Amino acid sequence: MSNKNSSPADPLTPDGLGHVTMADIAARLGVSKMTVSRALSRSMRRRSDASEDLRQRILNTCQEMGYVMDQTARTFSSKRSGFVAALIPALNNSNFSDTAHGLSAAVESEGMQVLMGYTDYDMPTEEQLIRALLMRRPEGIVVTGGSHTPLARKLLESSGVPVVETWDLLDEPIGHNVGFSNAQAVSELVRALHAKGYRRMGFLGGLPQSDARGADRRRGFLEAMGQLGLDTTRTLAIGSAPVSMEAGAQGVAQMVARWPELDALVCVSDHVAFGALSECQRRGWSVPGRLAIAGFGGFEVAQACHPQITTVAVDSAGIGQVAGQLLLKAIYLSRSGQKLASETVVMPYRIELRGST
Amino acid sequence: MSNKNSSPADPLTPDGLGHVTMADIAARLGVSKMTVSRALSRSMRRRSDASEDLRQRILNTCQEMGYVMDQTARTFSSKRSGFVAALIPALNNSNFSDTAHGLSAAVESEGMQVLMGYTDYDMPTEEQLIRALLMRRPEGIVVTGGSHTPLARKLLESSGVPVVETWDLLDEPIGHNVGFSNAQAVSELVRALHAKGYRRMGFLGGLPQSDARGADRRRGFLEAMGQLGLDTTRTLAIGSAPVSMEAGAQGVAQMVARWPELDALVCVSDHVAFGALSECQRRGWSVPGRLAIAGFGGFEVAQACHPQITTVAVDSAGIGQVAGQLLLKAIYLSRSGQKLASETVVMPYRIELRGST
DNA sequence: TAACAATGAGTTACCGGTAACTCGTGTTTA
DNA sequence: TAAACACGAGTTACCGGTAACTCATTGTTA
Repeated sequence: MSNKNSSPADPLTPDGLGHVTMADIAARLGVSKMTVSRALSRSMRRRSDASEDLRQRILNTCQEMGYVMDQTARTFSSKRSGFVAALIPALNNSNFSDTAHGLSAAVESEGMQVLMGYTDYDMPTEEQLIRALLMRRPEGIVVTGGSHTPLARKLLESSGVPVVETWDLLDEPIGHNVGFSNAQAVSELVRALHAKGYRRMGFLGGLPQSDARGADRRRGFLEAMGQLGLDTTRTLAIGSAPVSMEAGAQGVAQMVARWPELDALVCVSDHVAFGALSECQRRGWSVPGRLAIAGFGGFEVAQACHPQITTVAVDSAGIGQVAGQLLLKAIYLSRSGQKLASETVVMPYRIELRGST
Repeated sequence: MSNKNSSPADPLTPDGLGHVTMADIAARLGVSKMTVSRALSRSMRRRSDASEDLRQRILNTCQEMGYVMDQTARTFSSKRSGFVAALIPALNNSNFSDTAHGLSAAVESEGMQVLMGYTDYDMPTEEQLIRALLMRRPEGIVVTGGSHTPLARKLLESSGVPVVETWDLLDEPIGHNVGFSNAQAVSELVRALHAKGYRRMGFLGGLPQSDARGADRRRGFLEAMGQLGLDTTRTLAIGSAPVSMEAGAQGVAQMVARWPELDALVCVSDHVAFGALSECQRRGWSVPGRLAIAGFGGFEVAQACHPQITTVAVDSAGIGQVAGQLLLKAIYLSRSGQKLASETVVMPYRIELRGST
């Protein structure tokens, strides 16, 4: 189609190469391309629009001819790609998938889509990804956390599109910020455990350089322990993010071997906590009798297991939703030439004391 | 930039609106746009290329001016979007995230990206998503399973790009097929349990209409039980996909109440099995003493818990990887005008007999 | 040494939409 | 009744790259 010598009555092209274009639709109906364009995207209130009768005929013809609009051309011409980019560390063993889901839901409600990239908890990878995603001219970007390579930060700053950093509360966000203080949350958790009588607590997490949020949680643990006048030496870093359940099992074994007096274990995530819990069960230890265990994240497994694991419940999906809404607001404002001032949304979390402590 | 009256020495535009274009780079160096284009994408062996010296100067200038190539324009002009579309039911509680990861890794190794869409286990949603994704002119499409609305199937068939259906083995695939027989896998699992002496087995899954693969697994259970001459009445459908751990706990409670003689429970997924296991632990029942439990999927939780759960280990990431490689092969072939004949790749699975049985 | 291929670089046309303007017609307003 | 206006539809130009062609220069081969 859109080819001088194709038969004019050609119904639809199954070859998939010669796509039907607006010009074909227009030619078939004897109207102009522009009219077809207007009929198909009456969204924005324009000065001019196709009549309802003609619009119907155009829609029918599109259906008949199997027309699929070329978003690429539309984006190219209108400077609106219709999607936002999202960078998350990984999909597995993490609540980031919930955040991704929340974000998708939020932006899809307005007809936009999400182009996702996985950084694997690696900053250079993130930088590369940012570069690759920016080339596709997203209308907004969501990144996880506030640690980026200098160049990545510069790319985001000069991208010209709204940026949301999530899952952390940042001192100097690039644009918007949706998150909570991981350190403070763990601090509160430690205080809650202290109130229950635990004193010889330890922290089990991953290597700090691999996971900024994990490092923050560790910091919160140390701060709270220090303020409570308790011994802060019982910490172990095992494996890099995302720390597996298996690592949790190994970690707890190492820690009780080294600090037999340990009475409560705070873990960087519910997955690690579950691994630790299972290891205790394997050894026939009572939880929380012999050792109390707490996690972080409010994962399904922490609620489903027995005993249920004390955790910090986080609204992962909410983070994505709010980030998406923020982006949409910023995008709509920018379309009318305005700019949304940087917003920081502090997300709630909740200490869930359960059977494991 | 790319604006007659912008100052010629303008280093980089932080306003984000007037992006630097190839024309700006070319003008700065006194060469043609085309030369810049060639210098930046020497990938395909072309008849002509920029000299190494000039290439370096162009790259430097791009860096200096903060040039970010417009993929939209490139795609529009070259008809190569540089990404593949992937449709998966959901990210949570599923191995689809591993498949997504494997697919990403495979196609990213060749500089392509994945545009993901989530169907929420809903076929009309899938159809809409296919339509939306096709508008972005992907170079390939990966879908989960072989159940689609008639229109969705037609859209895929006439899309003109290679299609891979995953996670199932299909009689009439649209294009390529990477998967395994869910029914056969569960069948083998049932036989393995039978060999261990279990006879009064039951199946716990979700509502069949919500999950084709879950329905296949149930079918496999029924077939094997029938062939073994065993009672096939003990099946329960609870909740819609993805079935939660909590539903697993409730399900096992209902089943033992109804069929107290139940000696082994086959679950549609490891998550359901884990929920069932935890419920047994809550009741102080020995597993497998009082009731044996098996799952499906080879999830981390099934290996980390105590006792470990017997399962069917599936190479989820491998499915994505193979699908990606298949797509890449098809894409490269189609660039040289050829077409890859439909391939079916049968993925392996393994019955993992563990402590829970 | 003439014919020839390989190489580096410029030129032109175009991909498929949309913005912004224009124009004619029918309807409302002063 | 003339001027002002709303509305439907056409025209033109352009977005930022790449394909395909052209051409001059250099190196190669018979």
